[in-house]
Amino acid sequence: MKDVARQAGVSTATVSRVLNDQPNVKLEVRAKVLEAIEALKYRPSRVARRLRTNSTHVIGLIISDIQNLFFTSVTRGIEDVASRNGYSLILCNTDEDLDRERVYLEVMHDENVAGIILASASETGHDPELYNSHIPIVALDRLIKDVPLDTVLVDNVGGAKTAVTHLLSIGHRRIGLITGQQHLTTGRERQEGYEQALKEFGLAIDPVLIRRADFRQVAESRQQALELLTLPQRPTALFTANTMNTLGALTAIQELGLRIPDDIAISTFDDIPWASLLDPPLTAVPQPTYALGKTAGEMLLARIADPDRPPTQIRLELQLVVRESCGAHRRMNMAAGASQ
Amino acid sequence: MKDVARQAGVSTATVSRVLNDQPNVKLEVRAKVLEAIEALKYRPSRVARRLRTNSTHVIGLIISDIQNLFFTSVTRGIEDVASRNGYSLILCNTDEDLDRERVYLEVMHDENVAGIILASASETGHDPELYNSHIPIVALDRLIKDVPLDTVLVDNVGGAKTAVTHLLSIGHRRIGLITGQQHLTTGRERQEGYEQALKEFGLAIDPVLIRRADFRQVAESRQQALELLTLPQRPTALFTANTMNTLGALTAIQELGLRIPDDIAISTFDDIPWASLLDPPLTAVPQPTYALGKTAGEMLLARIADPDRPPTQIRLELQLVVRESCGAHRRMNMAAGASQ
DNA sequence: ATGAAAGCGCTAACAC
DNA sequence: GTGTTAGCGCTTTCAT
Repeated sequence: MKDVARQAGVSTATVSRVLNDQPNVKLEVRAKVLEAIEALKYRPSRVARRLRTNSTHVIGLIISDIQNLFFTSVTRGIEDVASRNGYSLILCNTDEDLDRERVYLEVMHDENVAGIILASASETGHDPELYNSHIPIVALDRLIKDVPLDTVLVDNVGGAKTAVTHLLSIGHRRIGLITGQQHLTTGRERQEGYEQALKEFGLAIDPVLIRRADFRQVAESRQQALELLTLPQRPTALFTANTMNTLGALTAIQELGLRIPDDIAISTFDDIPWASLLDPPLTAVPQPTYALGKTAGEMLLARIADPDRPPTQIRLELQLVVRESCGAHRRMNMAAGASQ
Repeated sequence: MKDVARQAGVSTATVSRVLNDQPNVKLEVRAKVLEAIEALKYRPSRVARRLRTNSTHVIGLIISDIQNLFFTSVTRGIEDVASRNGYSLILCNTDEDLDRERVYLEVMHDENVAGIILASASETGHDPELYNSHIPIVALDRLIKDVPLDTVLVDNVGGAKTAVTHLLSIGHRRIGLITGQQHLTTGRERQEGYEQALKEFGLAIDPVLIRRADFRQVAESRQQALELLTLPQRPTALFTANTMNTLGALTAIQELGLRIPDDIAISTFDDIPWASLLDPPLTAVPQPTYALGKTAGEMLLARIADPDRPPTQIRLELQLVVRESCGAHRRMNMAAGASQ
């Protein structure tokens, strides 16, 4: 920067003004500075700038499973908003580990990022002080209790209820559930939706039919599905609460040689990728992942711009997608099918 | 930091020494400083530290498609190496756009990261000077020509050759190819492997059978597959060069009502997720994604530790996985099948 | 409209 | 062993 100033015959202060598009720089001086910058291939240091101004354009993103298409798709949404507004992303993967999450939150703080988007590994969260730094935090996909944060979620209860109601409406009365961790909003609320749907049909909740399998673990989900499907009184339908739960269930169904939908119906939360390749295709409640990310990004930018606005919570609505198999598919041999 | 120094009754220099685990600090002084740090909940600023020391523990990762399971799995490998060594990751997604890539390279430079791992959007790369900064760069999965960088790749030619040879060895003589962008090492080399395999069997290369579809685009791949499969002289087998190419091909096969492997055989580079759910399961040459990431991460750390070591290139070997359908699967209706 | 100078939070010579 | 001090590259008063 000094070099640029010397080359242009001005002070570093003027160079800084040009860099930051401030007024009060004569047009010809500005041109001269620009020229010098060009000639010297000068690039300002973001680090120095960040030190001086307390934070520049970096957003920290803390997610719990980078191999989950749900989160990468969300990330894509955030990234687009970020890069469109001149922000870069620091991505961290906690692997659902609360300790790693805490470390990353501290790192983000030490990096002095402009803001954080956090898909927390637990609703319980950490000491409140960790959230009370001057750095804005948006909670993504999962609530954090007792802390008034901006939050963007999907309507887990409603979505699950819709999917289960669909199974009920086509006649199923004994429906198994495979859902994820109870300390996650997603795992808990999707079970809540399942239960609400059953209650509305006047059915009792049978604890035997309610199974839990880590949202990351296909193998665990498979195991739970195997148990459900070998019950003396086998359920006639399954509702699975995320993609891994679904894949595990499909694997189990396959291993047991059951046919969909004749032997067992299935509907799922959180679409499985390339579901259309299946025949009959899977009935699912897909999540608006990209929109989730976009919303979270925009919320964070809004809060950065105005730290004093009241905390907002947004819940995105979900829709059931009932996929019908069409004639062309009929000759194909497919892996799994819809509930109908 | 000043506060800590005051509280502990020492100078900031001593605090710094304690922070950096330097010798020459009396045990009791160290204890006092640690205590003050604790009491004040002091955390050192990574930004200031980075400014002062020219780079701290941050690695920039620039990938071309964050929604591609290949890259997230690689990322996972890098992340593990990074976090185990106290590094954090800045992740950027170029969407195969060379301009975005350039911007991100500059941002990484401005952020003064310790090193960069780059899956470039083109073999041609940028002006050499962009690579000649003092910041180490490791090229990942894709070569960058005319620049002597550390590079970690897979054996694309060998892998493709193996997959195609498998098709040839079970009798196929008319094999269609769907591969990706020619300016990517991966797209080009996998075609090379296809051609080598044919030549070894004394077969001519038929340009009509060689198709290209962007590695990100299932739709494009489907289109190319449709054209291949409706050729007057239809190929009896397909070799697809990555997951999206494969999914497109499977969609086309499904739409045309063809059966695998009776009507059309298929073998693929780059496994498709949950291939085992398919019956007959897909024969594929999966990539050691996690190992790729781990290797890239380790290479970068090695170079950071010793900037003067000569550039290394590592190519990971690949193996064909021929999946057999087993009895239990037979009753399932499945989406797609193996080549055999 | 521009320059001089202070300082963001830290590290590293150098002095004692 | 520990303190003093200069400065990393930038922004931002405060003069002029």
